[in-house]
Amino acid sequence: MTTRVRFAPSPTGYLHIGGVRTALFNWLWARKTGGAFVLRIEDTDQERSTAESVRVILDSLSWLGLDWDEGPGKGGPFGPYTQMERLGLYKEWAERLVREGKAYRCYCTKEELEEQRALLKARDPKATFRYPRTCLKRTDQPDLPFVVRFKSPDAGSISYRDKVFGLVTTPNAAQQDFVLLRSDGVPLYNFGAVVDDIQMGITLVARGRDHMVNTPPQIMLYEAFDAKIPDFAHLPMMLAQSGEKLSKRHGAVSVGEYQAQGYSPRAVLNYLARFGWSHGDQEVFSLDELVAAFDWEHCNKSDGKFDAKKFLAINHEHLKTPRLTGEDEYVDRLLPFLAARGVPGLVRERVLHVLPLIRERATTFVDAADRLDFVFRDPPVVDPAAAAKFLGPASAPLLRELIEVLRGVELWTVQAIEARVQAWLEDKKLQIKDVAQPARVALTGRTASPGLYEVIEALGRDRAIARLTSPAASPTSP
RNA sequence: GGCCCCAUCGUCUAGCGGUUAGGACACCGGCCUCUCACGUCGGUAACACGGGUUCAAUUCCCGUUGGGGUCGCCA
Repeated sequence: MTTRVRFAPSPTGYLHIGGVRTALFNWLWARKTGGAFVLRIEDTDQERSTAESVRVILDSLSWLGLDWDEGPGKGGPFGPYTQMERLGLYKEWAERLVREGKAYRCYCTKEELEEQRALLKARDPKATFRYPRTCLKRTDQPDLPFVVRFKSPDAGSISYRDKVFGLVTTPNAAQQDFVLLRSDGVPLYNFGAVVDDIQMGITLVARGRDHMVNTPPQIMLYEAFDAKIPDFAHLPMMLAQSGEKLSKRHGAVSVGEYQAQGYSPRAVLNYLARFGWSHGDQEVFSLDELVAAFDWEHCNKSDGKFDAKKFLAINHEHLKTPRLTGEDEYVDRLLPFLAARGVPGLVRERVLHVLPLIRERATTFVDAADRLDFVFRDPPVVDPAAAAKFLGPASAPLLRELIEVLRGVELWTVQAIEARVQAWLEDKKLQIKDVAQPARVALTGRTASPGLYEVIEALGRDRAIARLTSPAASPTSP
């Protein structure tokens, strides 16, 4: 049987980084096994679901490269892939359970139950409210709104062999007669997910550990439908450094934010893959390597804490390694960031030419754009503190001489420039460190930049000389 | 509180009875050096605790402690 896995987000906001990991592990498994990766939108919470959020999720997954074989915008043999478009199916399947005596109609109102719950909580705050089965023995069928409840067993237990946690056993007494269908006919999570997973032929359900508690009732449903129970794999939680659930107040948690911060999609996947899974000592992976190496055996059971520094380091690694990010792709991704900061005169060829200057330095595309800004912006943005420190009167004569040296360079290459400058320094009994910082500030506006000769070459003779000219002519007085 | 789950450096992790407990990020030094990086060399740093099992436990079992998940007509 071929593998069929799914990612089933609810469109109630941005795509959370933890959700991406769930999607990734499913995707990796599908790609590794040659199976199908199904995307299903679980929008049955009409209060919170939005079309905008669906769009964001689709965009984010596309950006990441987690392409789905079946799902929204793609279709497939088991569609539609949006739950609110499948209501007829849930109703039909719920009715079947009622007919078979495995579920029943419950006419208790939400308000009544909330009152009972509140009453219990008032008496014992830690007590667990369980539906008292008021409607279980009811034989009449009043013309009132009703929900459909599952008749869960009182005795026995459910066991399943989790792909990462091993054998998990839960007593059935822990379950209550949970609701399958709301009074408006919209399914609740456990029911909708199981009906869809059965109908869509899902063979393995991989999701966050926070869903582990849903597995026993879901297995009961598979049994009630006499359906084949899929494999389950639960992934440990991603927590904030504080140990709390990772949320907005711990920094960026949506993929969109990392995209905006200039992360490489594959670096995001790389970091996420190594969170809760390992492959010996290997830290850096291409997508192909990930697909080839991924397995459930090396998934970890314990929760982890998100480490923004390591994430950045992984991104840096991806940006500076040609094997992981090709030159063309780098420029494609970088260009929008340069444009966004209003860098003038952007020409793809020129960006390509100066890319080596910052390739090993930039940790994100935003950082890369910042480091390359001076190349394109004439005059460059000058840091006043840097100018005050290095462009004093003492440096003016040196810069004037440097201009002359540059005029004398014949072939405009890094090597030729360096050779001429070195010869001049030797002749004048000077050292490069005597001129490097003043020249750097004049050329780039900053005290930190790529190598001096590379910078000069990249600017071109005319622009380099122009930038050296004004501080050489009118030095700022101390 | 009930039910479920977890436990190796600060963090992500390797380890699947016998290791000087390894790697990565972070941190601290040295080297390289025109700045910033990169690179490189080295350093600090972990098996939660208590019982078993065993010739031998980080590794297997039990308990304690600690942490997390979940108890909705949310997903």
